[in-house]
Amino acid sequence: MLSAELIVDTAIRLIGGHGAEALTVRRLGAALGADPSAVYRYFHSTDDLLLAIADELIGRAQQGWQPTGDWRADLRAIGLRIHASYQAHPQAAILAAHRTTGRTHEVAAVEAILGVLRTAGFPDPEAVRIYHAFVDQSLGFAALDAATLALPAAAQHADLQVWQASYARLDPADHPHIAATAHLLTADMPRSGYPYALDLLLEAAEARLRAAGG
Amino acid sequence: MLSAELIVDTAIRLIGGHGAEALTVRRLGAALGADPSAVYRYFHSTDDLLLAIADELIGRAQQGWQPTGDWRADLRAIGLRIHASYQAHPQAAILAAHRTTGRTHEVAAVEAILGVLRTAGFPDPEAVRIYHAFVDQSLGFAALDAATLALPAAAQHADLQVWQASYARLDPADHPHIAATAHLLTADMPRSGYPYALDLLLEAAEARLRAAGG
DNA sequence: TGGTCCGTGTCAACGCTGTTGGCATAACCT
DNA sequence: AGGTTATGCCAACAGCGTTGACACGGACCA
Repeated sequence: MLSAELIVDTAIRLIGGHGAEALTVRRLGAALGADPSAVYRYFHSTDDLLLAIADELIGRAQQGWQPTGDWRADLRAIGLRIHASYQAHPQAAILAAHRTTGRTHEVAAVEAILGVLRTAGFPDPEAVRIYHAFVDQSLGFAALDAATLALPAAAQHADLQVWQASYARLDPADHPHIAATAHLLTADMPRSGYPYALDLLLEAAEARLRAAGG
Repeated sequence: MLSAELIVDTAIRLIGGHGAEALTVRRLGAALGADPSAVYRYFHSTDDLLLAIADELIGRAQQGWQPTGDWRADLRAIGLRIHASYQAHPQAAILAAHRTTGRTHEVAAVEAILGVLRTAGFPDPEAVRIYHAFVDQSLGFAALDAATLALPAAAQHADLQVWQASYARLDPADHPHIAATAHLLTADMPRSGYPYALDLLLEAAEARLRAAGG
């Protein structure tokens, strides 16, 4: 007996096991032990299925989260949770990170984030702008880092090697700034830039809240 | 007579003129007045072709940029240029945004950004961290917004409709914060959140520069 | 108990996709 | 003139999402 939940879980497992290109209706049907067309009894199209997968990932990120009352710590926790949830399923994140689902888990996340901002004292127009920047920053970094993780191991290694093999060996006369910071770049670039970028965003947001008289 | 340059230019024109889903080998062949398979005389695969397109776009993005001496204005201009050039060609952006190429145009951009930060007075470790956050945030938003533009027209329309059809009609009792800001959300979400997020990043960076005694 | 729905999964087919190997032709060099 | 090479065409392959007709089984009602 099939169900929407079983199909979504199977699809996520399929993507995680064999890469993003493994998600085809025919392969999904095979993994379910059913005819491929049976999927269309539960989802109008593969795009519909993709939105369900995206919402499931959002839901997993929010699981067990509780507000503490410290708006900056709360937003930081939500951001890192979203990022981590997508990092756990990189191939699925590539396909799903940029979709607006309008489904229950996404709605709950939007309500929570807006609640944190408005309770903190941000005026509504500012709260919406910061919400927008915050969410898209989280999803943007999630998709970017997920794409790196989803590369074939050889290509992923090659991308990192570029910093040591190419940037670290440039002529200081031609590229003085790169040459002066090459050792710092090779150490910093393999890590995700998201936590630092998130802190910058929250710091600027706090400055604006103070300026608004919060 | 075909050539790699002619094929790349035709492909870019095809993408820009007839929407996201227009770039198929058969349509490209038709636009060239040649058999689709002729493309494979010049590119190993469509992925190879798309990388060639991406490389062409990097060159176009950097064309004509000059530093003004105002570090914050310079970084803002670079960020907006990167974002805009990827937005102009979404399909290529999706594939290229997360790759480290180490080629000349990319190297020149890294040198320019690091130069702006170090000349402004940022200490090297801070300059590298801000460079990392700045670049990955730009590429992350570029990929995110490009992915939206690259959706089939129907899915793209559906993504926008969600804010009016779904979020604007939620019960205020269940989702008070969304209900209170629904009109602001429907106005703000269709736009890119990147310019605002960029300003927040630059604002926080300036605060850290002042704190460091710059 | 018998008849009728309806939910569920199967099956065959359509038109599309990227990609390949063989064949013709035209240009070039010796 | 003869041979080599580059270039484009043609037909075909396997795979894709999607659809409509069909078969089975349980649920409901007379």
